[in-house]
Amino acid sequence: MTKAEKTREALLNNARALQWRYGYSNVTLRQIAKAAGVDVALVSRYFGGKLGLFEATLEGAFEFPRVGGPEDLVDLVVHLFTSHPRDSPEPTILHLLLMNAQDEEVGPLVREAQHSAMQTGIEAALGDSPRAALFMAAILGMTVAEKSMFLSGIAPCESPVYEAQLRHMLNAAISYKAPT
Amino acid sequence: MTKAEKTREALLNNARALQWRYGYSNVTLRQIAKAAGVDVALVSRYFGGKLGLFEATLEGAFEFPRVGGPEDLVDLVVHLFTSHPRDSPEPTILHLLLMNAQDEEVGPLVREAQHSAMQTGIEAALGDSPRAALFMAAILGMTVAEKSMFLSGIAPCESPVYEAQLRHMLNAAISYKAPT
DNA sequence: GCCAAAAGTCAACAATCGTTGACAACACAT
DNA sequence: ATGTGTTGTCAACGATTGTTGACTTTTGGC
Repeated sequence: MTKAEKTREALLNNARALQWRYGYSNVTLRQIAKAAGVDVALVSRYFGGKLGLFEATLEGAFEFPRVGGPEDLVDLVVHLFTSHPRDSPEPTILHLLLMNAQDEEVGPLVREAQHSAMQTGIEAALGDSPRAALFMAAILGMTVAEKSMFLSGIAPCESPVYEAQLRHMLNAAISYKAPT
Repeated sequence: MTKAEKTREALLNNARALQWRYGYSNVTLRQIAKAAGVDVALVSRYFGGKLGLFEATLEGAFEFPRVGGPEDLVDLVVHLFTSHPRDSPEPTILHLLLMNAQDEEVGPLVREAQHSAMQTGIEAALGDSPRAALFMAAILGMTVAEKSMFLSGIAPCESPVYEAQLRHMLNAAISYKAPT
């Protein structure tokens, strides 16, 4: 790995860690560069600018493994979210969605990337578009609730409890039937 | 109403409209002042600064009407969210939560205000803390999903469908039973 | 060892941010 | 009408932002 590739990757990793978690607009290039141990000017050199760096972090971010059916999907998501240490510095796709999907500048990019990959994967597993939408809503709701309020020191909840709740809501989304 | 009170209220209303919807950090005082038809300097005069203005918008934001039981609570929330025109410029508490609950500067304020009012109201209606948490998660998830992705032109969904989905998820939250 | 290309460093830029203080315009009681 | 306190206006401030260009250092083939 050449030296340039190494700094490119360092910038990319720290950009993911910071921009995803705290939101594109809330993180400065100087923060990212300092975290990566690299000069600020190199961002513009390697990625063309702040927006280019963010777009680079989106590359392949929403790859979703193929699963057999609804049950596998629930297991996968539950495992994906409970296996991740709560205080891990590594950000997840959910951070990306929660903190950037509503941003006026990068929001469209994020939503497009998410839709073209993750949601179509879920749709394939559930075979139903409304249910896939509900499924995503359940994931997002549990995550934002956990991350931003219930687990921010106000009302901590233990991991097994959270897993049961998450599974409950995911199953509820799957079992949804459109009113006739 | 004196002239000062009028400009104070103009600033307050536009601050609510902008800061709640787009996030505290993403809105400048000059935007708010221009929208209110008022000079920027008056923000510091009347509210002491940007943070003071935001705190003022939080005053009584989370007042939650008392309801009899779980069924009333579901009806109230459904009505609250479906009666509001989708493209209304007026921001809701959900905008406030979604866009500011994770902010590093005002996040703690928002979560504290929400917890001390809304969540305790829900807890009183549901009589159970985990269920109240799930209920809030359902609301947040449906809202973020609707607002940020499914209804942002990617996958529009009609209002009656959304109402049925929302009701389904709220009932799922209520019917949660902790595993023994 | 030499030299061109690559990689990194540094200072400065224009723009924008929140905030401040001096000043002008106004309202209103005396 | 006069003077006082309220309200609004304006310009400027220091700080921070993303970005750029000139410069120095390092790398690697000849």
